[in-house]
Amino acid sequence: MLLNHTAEYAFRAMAILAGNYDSGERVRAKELAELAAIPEHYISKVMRHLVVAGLVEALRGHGGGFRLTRAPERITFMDVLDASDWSSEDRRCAFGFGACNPKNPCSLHNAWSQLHGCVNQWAKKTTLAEVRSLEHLHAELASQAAPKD
Amino acid sequence: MLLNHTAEYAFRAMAILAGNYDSGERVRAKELAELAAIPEHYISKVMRHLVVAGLVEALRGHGGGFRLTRAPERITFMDVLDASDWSSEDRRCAFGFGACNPKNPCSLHNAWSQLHGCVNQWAKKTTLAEVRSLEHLHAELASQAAPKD
DNA sequence: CCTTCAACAGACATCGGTATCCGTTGTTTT
DNA sequence: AAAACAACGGATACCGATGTCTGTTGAAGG
Repeated sequence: MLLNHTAEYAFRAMAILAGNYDSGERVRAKELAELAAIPEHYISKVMRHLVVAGLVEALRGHGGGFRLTRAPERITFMDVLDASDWSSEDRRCAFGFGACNPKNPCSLHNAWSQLHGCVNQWAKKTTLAEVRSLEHLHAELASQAAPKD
Repeated sequence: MLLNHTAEYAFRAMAILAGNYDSGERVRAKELAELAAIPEHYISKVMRHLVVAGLVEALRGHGGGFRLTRAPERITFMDVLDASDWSSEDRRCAFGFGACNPKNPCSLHNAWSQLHGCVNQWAKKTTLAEVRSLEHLHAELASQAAPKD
């Protein structure tokens, strides 16, 4: 729950591309599928969304593949969610009431708003840069710690 | 996204039952389905989860129906989520890595933890009492405001 | 005791997200 | 120009969540 498969795949792919951003190299769909544990025949669908949304640049043919269009710092998780046809659906009432709004809320309105607010805040403030930094942390930890267990 | 249908139905039903708690009366599945906008033939599945989880008490036959087993203040949204076979799945790595943990995180681990933490915190601190209070607010607003638009 | 009511339980049917497949288009290399 | 490469795009298959239906069990009223 929380995120559907497609959205989760998108995040994984973006995480890989973010980690690869500095190199300037492109990553092929096949590699990406393997690295991000995405079904090989499904990844084209996932990537298409990201390309259309302008987050990822695609190039065909020899030396082709995918690459972020801008620095990881400038791509928020909200960008990725939006690309994966995620509707922030703040507007949709938990009860499906058309007339539900802050002035005339349904009984779940307040609690729902809090949840969405919390998730949206997270998605807006978190960028792919944080993902990258963790890759570094990962490497550091691996090298510094004795590979005991 | 965020919540699946079954979970959302569960919340709606609980909201109705919470609003009805003080009366001590039971609500029949059919009424509940109508009030909470749940498919009439699906609600039995939804309610069963809540009954098994001990949040709701069911009685068959004449005058039967559903009722909360305890005061709305003592039922958190997390209780409802757990009942709707929601796995808090803090443990599951975003990349599906078995070895992913705080000391050896995958590149999405930190961001993921933040999201789950935020959602879990919300679910734990929010109770059905807040739902009820809004019902009151709702009534107040309706009576106090001129029914202009 | 019999009838009625209403939750229970499980067998289906349906639908949409997920996954697979395959031919097409565009790019690079030779 | 031809061949190899890799993303694109749509058609189709699959599967689990959702929704429907029917009969059963248990409780209350007459």
